[in-house]
Amino acid sequence: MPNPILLLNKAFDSRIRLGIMAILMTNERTDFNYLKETLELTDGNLASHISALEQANFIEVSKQFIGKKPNTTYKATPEGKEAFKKHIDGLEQLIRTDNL
Amino acid sequence: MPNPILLLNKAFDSRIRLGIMAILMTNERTDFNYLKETLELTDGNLASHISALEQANFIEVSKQFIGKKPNTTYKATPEGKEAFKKHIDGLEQLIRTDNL
DNA sequence: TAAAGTACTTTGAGATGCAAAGTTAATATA
DNA sequence: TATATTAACTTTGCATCTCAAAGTACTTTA
Repeated sequence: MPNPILLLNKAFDSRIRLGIMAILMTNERTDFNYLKETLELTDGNLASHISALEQANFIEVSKQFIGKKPNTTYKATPEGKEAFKKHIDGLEQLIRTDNL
Repeated sequence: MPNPILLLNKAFDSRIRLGIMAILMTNERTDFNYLKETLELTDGNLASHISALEQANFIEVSKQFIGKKPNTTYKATPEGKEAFKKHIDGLEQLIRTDNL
């Protein structure tokens, strides 16, 4: 059996980053407050995980105004979607492994 | 949508602990060296993850001698199996969530 | 007697996680 | 005009986690 750990992406070790990506896989575009409320995070904590995903080039950030209020939205990049899918595939292999 | 992060167990944030548990789900009993080689870990690193899972009461340790050599084996406890299954279910929900 | 194997524990450095507080820039309210 | 509020961070500082490498205790093999 090959090392099953290599199938998994270190960037998704965190439950929070996994949650963010899962949301961005099904919701093309999501804003800061939606993530914050859904995942029940403090501003700082969310911002830091977003920044980690951004640096990995897994999500893309857009800033705009809605009416008079600033609004920041996030979107998974093709690279991020690809990486997330691979991670999920890796998990599935890990679980289904009839290893021996 | 409820908070999807709550479906996941913090003890399984680590790829290594996930790998150990996955192996113990399909191999009733496994020893130190098998885990070490399969997961390509140093002794110390493996020992520390094992100890974390043991403290969570997710695995059980048995020490015996095979011939003249010490041999330590590990087994998932019912509690550990349950927790792992829940975690996997949580991941599945996270992924399949048609959230909105 | 020396080297090697088993299964650790310890050490120490670095990375990560987190809440809370501070920040910036804009708007809303008194 | 002064104050408050909102959005989205950034900074701080502490705690925890992760890891490799080295050390340990015991035994076996050369």
